[in-house]
Amino acid sequence: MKQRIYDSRAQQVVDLEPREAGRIGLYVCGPTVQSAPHIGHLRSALVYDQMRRWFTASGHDVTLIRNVTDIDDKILDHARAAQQTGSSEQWWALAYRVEREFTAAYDAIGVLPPTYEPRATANVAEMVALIERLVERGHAYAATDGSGSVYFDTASWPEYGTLTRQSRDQMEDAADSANAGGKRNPQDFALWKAHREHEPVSASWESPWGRGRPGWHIECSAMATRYLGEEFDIHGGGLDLRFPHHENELAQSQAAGHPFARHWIHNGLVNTGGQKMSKSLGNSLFAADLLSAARPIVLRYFLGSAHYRSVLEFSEHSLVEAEAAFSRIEGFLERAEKYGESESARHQMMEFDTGASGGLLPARFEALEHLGRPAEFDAAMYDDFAIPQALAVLHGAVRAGNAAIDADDAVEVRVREAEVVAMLDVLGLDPRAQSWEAAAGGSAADDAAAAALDALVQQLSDERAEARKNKDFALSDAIRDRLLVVGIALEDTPNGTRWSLS
RNA sequence: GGUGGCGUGGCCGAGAGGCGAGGCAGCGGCCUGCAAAGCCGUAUACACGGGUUCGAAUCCCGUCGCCACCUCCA
Repeated sequence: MKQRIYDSRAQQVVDLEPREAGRIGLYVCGPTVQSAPHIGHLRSALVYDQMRRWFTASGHDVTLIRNVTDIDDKILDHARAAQQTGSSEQWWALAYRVEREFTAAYDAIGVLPPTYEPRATANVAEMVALIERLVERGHAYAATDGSGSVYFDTASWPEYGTLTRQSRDQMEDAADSANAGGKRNPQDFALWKAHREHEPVSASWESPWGRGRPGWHIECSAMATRYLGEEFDIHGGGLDLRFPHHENELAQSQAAGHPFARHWIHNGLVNTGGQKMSKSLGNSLFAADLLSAARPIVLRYFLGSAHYRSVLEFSEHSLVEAEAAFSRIEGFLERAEKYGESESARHQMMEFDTGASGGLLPARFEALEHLGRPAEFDAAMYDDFAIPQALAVLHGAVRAGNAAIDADDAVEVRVREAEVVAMLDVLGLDPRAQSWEAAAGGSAADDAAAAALDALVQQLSDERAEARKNKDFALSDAIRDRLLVVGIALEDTPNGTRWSLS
């Protein structure tokens, strides 16, 4: 089956045609590390993590590059503002500190590290080379006021605006047109920004045009080309980056003679109260707050549950609902595991488990010969990463699995359990995966405490079992209620009583 | 002024001409000593008005409402 993907430039779903069969080069715009990560950053990183995991699962060798913008106006502004109120933190220290916050947040929700994570400050030489090339080819010029800045000459590139279908003469002027001198046209954008007196010297590099620092867009052109080549498969980023960032990237890369990205993709933003979440609106949802409001795996489930191109609406109920939905999946895995240990299940599976060394298995075991993802799940993923539909398949398998447990059908349970685990694995949502267990923070002391608690609850549970056996329901219910008050729930199942923190 | 998107049942959220995705919440039932969990069942849903069609949530035209981008943005 061919991978279908919505190409934002073509504005339609197209066949993904990798440059090289079986390999995919994916460049994603990472964050500007100026302040704490928020829900939008998490969603964006997660979307590309899901794609990367799917590409890998569907047999591709993926190179995922996600940059870190660690030099920019905002970083310098924030550091300077903090210094004025007594901070000694330099801009580069601030950027690195925030970068680590991002990494921690990504790790928390199971976003795998990209293949490589280049920093802008480590690629200035490549950017300067690219700018020189643009100047040589007549698509960039040094500022006419002699400041030492360099601009891209949009008038020299007739295709400027094709990514977002805009014409230059209809565009509003660049915000910095008023105070950025020496531009030929207001739409021209900075490739290189001359060093200014009030900025630290450490935030500037030597260049043919004097000391300065790179403009925002040039870094992605330089880094994508350095790590993925002059032409690569997919370029992604947040929908709000389409213009100007990606438009400018495309223009400067192609004007430099590079084919650049074959496909452009953009993930939807996160709204709250029907509005885009953003710092200027004061409705920011920070990663740290979300992670303290929900289990990381539940946050991942929530953020990944809508289609990547849709607006994702966040409300105070979102995480509660996600917890309920995801618990259902986890609950099935737990039930299936317990059921698998039951006498009936073991008996049913004995013939299969003891070997079938003769090669001739009864027909009822046939389904066990090819465990894995349902075809409908894969079909959904091939169709522009239709995760909501993939999740419907997942929930269907959970329901069928639960029904099989109720029907005491051990073969069907094992088939469904394998399906669920295989699908969760692709989605990065397998609760038994080591990454989540590690994130849950299992120190030796915690393990000991858990063991002690288990022993205590087990004693009470045994007392209750005794009371139930004697039909002393007043006592048995009292024991259950007392435990519930301290947050421990008891559930009676055909295979005994289970307890969990509620 | 330009560009793009959205409006689906109480809520979230898919679908894109023909059997009502899925989840959460609700209701009824099964199971259970009672619960919980699970299972089964359960809804005059597609902003409005026209049109095309045997058939429209889906295509076309119009209207209303909402959102995003137009050089800080994930």
